[in-house]
Amino acid sequence: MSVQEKKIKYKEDFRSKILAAAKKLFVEEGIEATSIRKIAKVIDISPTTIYLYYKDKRDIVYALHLEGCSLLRTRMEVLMHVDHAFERLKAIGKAYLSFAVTEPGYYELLFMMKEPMQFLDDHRGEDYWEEGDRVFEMLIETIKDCQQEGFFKGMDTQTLSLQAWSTVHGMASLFLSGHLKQLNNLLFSEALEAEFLERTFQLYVSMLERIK
Amino acid sequence: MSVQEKKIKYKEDFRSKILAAAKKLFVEEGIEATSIRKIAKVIDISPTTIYLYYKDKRDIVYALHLEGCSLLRTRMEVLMHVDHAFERLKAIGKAYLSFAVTEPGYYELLFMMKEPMQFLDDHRGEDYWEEGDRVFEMLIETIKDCQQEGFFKGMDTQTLSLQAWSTVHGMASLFLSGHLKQLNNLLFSEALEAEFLERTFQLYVSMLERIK
DNA sequence: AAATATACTTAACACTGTTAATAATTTTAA
DNA sequence: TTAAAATTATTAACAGTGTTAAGTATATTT
Repeated sequence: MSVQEKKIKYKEDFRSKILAAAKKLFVEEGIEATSIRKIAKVIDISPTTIYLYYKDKRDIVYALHLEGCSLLRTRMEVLMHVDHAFERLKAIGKAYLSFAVTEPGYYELLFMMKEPMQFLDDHRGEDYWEEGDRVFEMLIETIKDCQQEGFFKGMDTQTLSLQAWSTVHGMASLFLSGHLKQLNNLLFSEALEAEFLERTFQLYVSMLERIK
Repeated sequence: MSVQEKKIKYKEDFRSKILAAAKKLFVEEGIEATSIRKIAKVIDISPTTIYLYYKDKRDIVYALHLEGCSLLRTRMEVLMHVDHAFERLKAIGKAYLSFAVTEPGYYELLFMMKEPMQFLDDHRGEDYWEEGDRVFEMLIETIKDCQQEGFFKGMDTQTLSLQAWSTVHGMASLFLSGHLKQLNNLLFSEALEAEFLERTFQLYVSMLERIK
């Protein structure tokens, strides 16, 4: 390994070190509480050093966004082996909601925050939402397969994909933002939020089944 | 009017003055760019004076949240006079999405931000999400009426209401967060975001019609 | 060994929300 | 009417934020 290669590798190490520290902080203390200065303190460097490896804070946030994306994609990819398309669709929906519940920080980073999308807007052309698109493509493919199995006849595949995503995202985001909790006063109070998620998802599945 | 009454009125005036300034700022420059100091500058007072009328920033944010709530409620209430229940349901959905598009700042304040819900959490007991519940109740009532017209047989009213809300909220929030925009690369690029909203909504309506 | 480039740090700027201390004003009581 | 008390608003300050410019070591190249 040449000296130059070593330098590049070291630089990459530093980048991932910063990213790891940022991830640790935002998972443990939330995304709001994660500051450049705190990240620097974790790995014991000066706050300004971070700017040698990341352009600005949004750059770090976007890097974490990508990490979360590939984590979700990994979870989704294993489900693509489910033979029966409609079963696969259900599994994808469940996994998506499960991701939101078990990885709330990542979910916010992926689908609720504006910053990562704005970052992409600013870097339009050179970069696009590849990771996100890949996940969405799996949904499109699955719904296409469902249609070949006889489901959703005469419906536009992409529009239905968007509709399905909207539904589960709506559930997940209302849950994470705390709005579902506040509705507990209105709805019968015995049920927990997680049950609401489950019930609403099941109802949606039964709706999809009916329009076979 | 007694002296004391005058004082109370003056105090209320001041509160609404601060609120108006906050609203003006967050509508024009976005919610992120609205700081206590900027609000103070608009009405030409010291930043600390604001703390004499509002406990903290979240208090102001919550006050704006309530304003937005009642604005949405007003828009919804006029639709309650639509006779045919399913037509009313469609009208509510359209109005909801239209609210998100025409009042993005308010929509974020109402359904995307955590702060107002956290504020309610902290003031649990004394206060609850009355304004929000009222809007949701209209949806529940409408779906109940739909069921009496023969729609959605055998489905739980509240769960279906939550499902419907999730769907339109999912669409609205993905639109406002900029995620829909990024998908344009994947989906055919001619269509605009607003068209996607419209198409997805129409598809959802047709789904609901099918499960009559 | 001197010049140059790299890596990192300190100091500083312009912000943020918020509190304590202080000054000005108005209201109440003697 | 005047002195005391309460109200109202202000300035100064604290602790934090993202970020940039200037300075300082260290390492590399000439």
